Amino acid sequence: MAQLSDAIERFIKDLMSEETHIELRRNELAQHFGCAPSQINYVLATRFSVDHGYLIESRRGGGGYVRIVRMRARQEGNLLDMLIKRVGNSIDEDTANAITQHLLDCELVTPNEARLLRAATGRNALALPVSGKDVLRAAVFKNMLIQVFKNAEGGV
Amino acid sequence: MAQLSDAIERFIKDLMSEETHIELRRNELAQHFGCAPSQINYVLATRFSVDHGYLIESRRGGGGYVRIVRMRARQEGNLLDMLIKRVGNSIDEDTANAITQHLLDCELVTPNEARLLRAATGRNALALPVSGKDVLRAAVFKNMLIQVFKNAEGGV
DNA sequence: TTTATTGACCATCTTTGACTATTATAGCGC
DNA sequence: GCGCTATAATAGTCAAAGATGGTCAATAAA
Repeated sequence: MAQLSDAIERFIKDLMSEETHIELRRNELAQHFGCAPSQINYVLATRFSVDHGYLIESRRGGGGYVRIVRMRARQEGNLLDMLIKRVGNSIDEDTANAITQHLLDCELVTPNEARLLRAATGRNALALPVSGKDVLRAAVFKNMLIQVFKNAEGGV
Repeated sequence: MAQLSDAIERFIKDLMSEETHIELRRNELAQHFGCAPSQINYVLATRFSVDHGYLIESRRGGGGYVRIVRMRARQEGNLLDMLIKRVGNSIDEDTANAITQHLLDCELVTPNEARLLRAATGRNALALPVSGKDVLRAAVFKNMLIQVFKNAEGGV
């Protein structure tokens, strides 16, 4: 049931558990998992995006590599500002979920709180014409983020 | 003679007798019972709804699944039923806040979680024509309540 | 009438492959 | 050795195919 993408994600996260960054060969990794090299890109794009708190750097050609960097946890006040900007006036569900996952990974929210964030911004909650959903999600999400960080700074 | 639906219901409940949640493949199960896959959805919708104390999560695509989660103890489950009914299809902000306060008083949510509930259902979050706000708030709030009552061990 | 069943069509997530882009290195002529 | 080019060694992109599950309305059964 654990499919390829999940296995590759796990593998990478295990490698990174003690490191702030790792370097790997895309083709080697693909061979290790017996899959197409572009599969690696898919995993990086869907599970190691900036919104997830990672940076990808790479280089082609001989001696090429893919480097995965865990972004340094910023000052929390700053993080809120950045997240609010990132959310902007409109945000899709995947991006919102990525941010929520990132907050969970950083232990800035509890698993229960993460569930609430997802519940309030998921497609089921927002029963609206598609065009309006992202805008509404942004508004709801921002309000929740502010509360998350208000708490972190000890307010009420 | 017991209906197909009843047989599927029993099958699932047997699987869950020892577990707080199970995961299954919709198509596999349908094949096992020799029925249309959508039959499974029918059974889930009519016998494993929130009213029945269950929660369904699923994922499409390769490695997809349907997860059935049993919600918390009956007493609290009843409270959820009542709350869901109370919320209905439309709820104003004051009423939603009163419910949140009640959950907080009962210690069914933490202060942080209460803040998230308010943040997601407050008038700031729901930037819509007044007529639609209450309806949307009901949808969002219900999704969040369900998460609050979800069995803590019930998966992601 | 109400409940159950099915099937056609839709939405989402994953995997692959063909084609493209970039970089290093080996050979070559000078 | 120097500069140029061809080739090999990487990685990236994107669209198509594959693998699931969801929805809804028509039909059948109770």
